[in-house]
Amino acid sequence: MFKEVRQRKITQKIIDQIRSAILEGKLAPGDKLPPEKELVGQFQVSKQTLREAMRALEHIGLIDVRKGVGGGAFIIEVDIQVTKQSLANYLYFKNLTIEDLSEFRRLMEPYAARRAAEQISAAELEKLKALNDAARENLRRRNMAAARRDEFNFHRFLADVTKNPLIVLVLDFAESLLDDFKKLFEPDTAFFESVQEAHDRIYDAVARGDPQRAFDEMHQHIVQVEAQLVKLKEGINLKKLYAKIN
Amino acid sequence: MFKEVRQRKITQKIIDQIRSAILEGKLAPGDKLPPEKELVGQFQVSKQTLREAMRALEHIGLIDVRKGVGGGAFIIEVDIQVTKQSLANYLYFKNLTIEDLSEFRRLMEPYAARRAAEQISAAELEKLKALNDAARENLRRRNMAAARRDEFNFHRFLADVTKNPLIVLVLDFAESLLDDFKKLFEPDTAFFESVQEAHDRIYDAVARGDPQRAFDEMHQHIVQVEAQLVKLKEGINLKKLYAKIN
DNA sequence: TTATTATAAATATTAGAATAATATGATTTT
DNA sequence: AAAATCATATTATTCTAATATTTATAATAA
Repeated sequence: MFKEVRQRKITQKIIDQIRSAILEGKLAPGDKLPPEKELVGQFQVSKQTLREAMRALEHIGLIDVRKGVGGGAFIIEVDIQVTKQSLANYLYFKNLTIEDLSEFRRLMEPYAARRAAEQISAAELEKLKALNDAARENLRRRNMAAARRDEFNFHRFLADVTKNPLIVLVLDFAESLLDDFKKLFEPDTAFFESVQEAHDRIYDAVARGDPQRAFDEMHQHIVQVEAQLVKLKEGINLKKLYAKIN
Repeated sequence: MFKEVRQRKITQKIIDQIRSAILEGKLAPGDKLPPEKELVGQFQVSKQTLREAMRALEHIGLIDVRKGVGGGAFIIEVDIQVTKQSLANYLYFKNLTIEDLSEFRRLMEPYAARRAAEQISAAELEKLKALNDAARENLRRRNMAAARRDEFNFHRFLADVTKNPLIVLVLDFAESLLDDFKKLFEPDTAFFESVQEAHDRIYDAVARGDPQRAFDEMHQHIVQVEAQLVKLKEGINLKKLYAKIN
């Protein structure tokens, strides 16, 4: 019935003011906030209090603070890494399983592949081919770390093609988790080879502009990867992965 | 080729240590960190530095700091609200459109509805019915704020039924944005009535255990809502919404 | 029993000084 | 002239010390 009246901390009020200024467009990436000394004067708070606010804003991802001449607090676009870490922090407590992750991928990725087959540009297709070729080459050289990264980028690039920032974000996150899982449990070479074959088939479907096949190949790919990963480490939840995500 | 050697700030090192301790399970929700004075001693840093770290951790959502006797810094589960705000901060700079949001919903929600029709429990179905009945009643009374909230909860609850934390999170986020959009542009009563009819059909399909119909009804519902919202405010991007999300 | 007051335990806030890093301009060396 | 070095001003970073505020609980009074 009534609103709580507990007074907010000064730090919080400063953070809110600056965040609002950004979200309302009054501050944009590249803009520099006044130096500490002035901010202390403008907000009429102590240095400690101000610095707590700035530090929080920095970790929220909205500002970048640099020392020295020409330094200061600069408004920046929130980095995807910061956002993914936030998602990881949240999901850590939710006991996400590899099956949950895979279910999510089954929802998103075949769709992304279909859209790519429908609408990918010539330049984008070239880039996709380059990514897939690089993966094959790294696999041939048994450079597993590089191959893993290439696989990640292959999926990630298909998401980019949708041009939908929300899809890009969550798919990037899902792929990151999967990548961390692989890093931790190190599937054998056969696994990576079957992935490469699947990627080749997906690429082929996209290149030929066959949406249905792209969709189906991707779906099958994800189901297969899930089966292999589950076999690798049955029923595990992903908790221990989160510590690795930086 | 080389790693950067710029030394990390002390604040950051403290944050990393505590976050790692949490993600490695050494600290769990409910645990209390030692008081400031002691932490200052343990980390061998000044109070200012320590407080910056604690403030950042608080905004990351990993601790809750309370004053007074029995107060201190408590480890907590990251709240979904914190996570959604982080998503909002990120997407603010990406110019997400209502079409992007709707595309995402088309991907997720029909699937959630289908799964609900397949596996919803008797107790859950009862709850879903209660939610939908409440919405209808609030709409009849022309209590639009309540009706909006009920609609949100209807979708949100279908997500819950999947028991997939990742699906729950992103769907909650998408619905929140949509809700904010409605709050801002205030669709007319006819809109809410058509939503209610769609929800009734979806509920019916779920209650009868008809997955395909649940899927189709939900899909049609989302497409229809998108069309009406786009008409309401053509081509708008969602930037101005983010400031509203707390 | 209820309301008030006192007390102790924490964080919150302030103030000021010392330290460290950084970009830039000045100077020296090659 | 070019490159390397040095000096300097600027700015954030860290530290020390003290006061203020909030909160839960215990003690007291009505």
